[in-house]
Amino acid sequence: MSVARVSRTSYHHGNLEEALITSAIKLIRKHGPDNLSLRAVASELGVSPSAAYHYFPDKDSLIHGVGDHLFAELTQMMEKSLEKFPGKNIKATKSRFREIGRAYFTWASKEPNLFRLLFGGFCSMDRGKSHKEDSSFKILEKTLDELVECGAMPKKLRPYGEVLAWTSVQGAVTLILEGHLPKSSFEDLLDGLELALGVR
Amino acid sequence: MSVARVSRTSYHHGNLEEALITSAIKLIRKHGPDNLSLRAVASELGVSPSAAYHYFPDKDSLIHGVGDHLFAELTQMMEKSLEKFPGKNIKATKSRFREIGRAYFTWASKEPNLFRLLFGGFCSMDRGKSHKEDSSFKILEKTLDELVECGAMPKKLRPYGEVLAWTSVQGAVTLILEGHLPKSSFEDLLDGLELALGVR
DNA sequence: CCATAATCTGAACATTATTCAGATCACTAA
DNA sequence: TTAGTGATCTGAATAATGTTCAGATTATGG
Repeated sequence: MSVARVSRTSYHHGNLEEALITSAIKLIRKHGPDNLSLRAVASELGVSPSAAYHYFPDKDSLIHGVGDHLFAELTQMMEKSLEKFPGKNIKATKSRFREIGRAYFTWASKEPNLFRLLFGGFCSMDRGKSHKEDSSFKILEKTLDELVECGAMPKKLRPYGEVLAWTSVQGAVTLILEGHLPKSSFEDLLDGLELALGVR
Repeated sequence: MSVARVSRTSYHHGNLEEALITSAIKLIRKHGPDNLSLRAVASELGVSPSAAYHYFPDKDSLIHGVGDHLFAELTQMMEKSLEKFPGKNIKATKSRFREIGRAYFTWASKEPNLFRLLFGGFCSMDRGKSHKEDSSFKILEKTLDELVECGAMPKKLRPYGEVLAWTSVQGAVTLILEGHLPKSSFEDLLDGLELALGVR
């Protein structure tokens, strides 16, 4: 795969570490995580292939860097999506619950290769760090609490809320992306999830 | 990566196509789907690298062959796991429902790299072929029908059963494999799934 | 302004996927 | 049995890749 070399004014790039990640994201988006080439990334930035090794010990490390960047971006995007439905009333709270899943699905649909990078075994999480610390998990927790608070969801079903909602949305996105379920299944899933969790 | 060459008696291998798949599975299991080397596969079989091109037009094609093989194996494994709980009574039927998910999870835990091959974007399904034709989907459908028949699950929740059960198990396995959820979450999920689907 | 450290280059090496001309073998027809 | 034909596999070649390292270039602090 040949990539056009980009010219550069100074010998030093200035912000190569960040540029490498940005460029890698661009190429992974286009060619998939398993087809990322370090040389192509360097070439895009008009930099020699070995320059990258000053910031990342190897290709895997760069990919992990990309993963961290994307996880943060994904969480931020989910937080922002909630702002569309402010308020403590039942309707708004239910909308927020749906919107979390939808935002996740929409992002993954637009960026299937980036989603694959995050969950296809290219960057596994550090063991020992609990998922409770995960910001996106906290968002879901909070929204479920609010559902119970405003009486839109029975307390009895609350304890299983996070895991059931999180896993089913994750699974639906995966299966739809890989062609095992039609896109239309996603709204069906949200319907079923609400019904099963007693959200009404 | 250097692999020991295996000797061969005859010039013709005899069953190279199948052997290539078997050998590829072995290496993917060990080194992950993104680290499969055609040359290593050939070397394992004591065959020249170019021999593979008589059966597969390229590496991707071999990987797809592996995927088909594994999907069939996975379905067969799930079917067999149901035989452990025969009978139409409530207890047996509920056990079968749980066992489908558990068998899936157990397989993925033992073979994380093979699971990643199947759902990490390495072999997407042919569009146009509906998931209804999928054998593993049919197994789940049948088991859910049996749950309703024996009165262990309300009819009202039945329509969402497949998608909810399938996606949540799929998602749980993915998230646990990539370190976003602890292993113990899986049994929690099954509990929650049963509670939410009204299985009792 | 100089010395030192940070940053980047260039050339090298081993490994990879892929191609293709030709060697080897199995099998059929005479 | 034997010649020939097509299937099967080899060997060598090419282009691309990750990675290393000695050295060139530049920024920076005294």
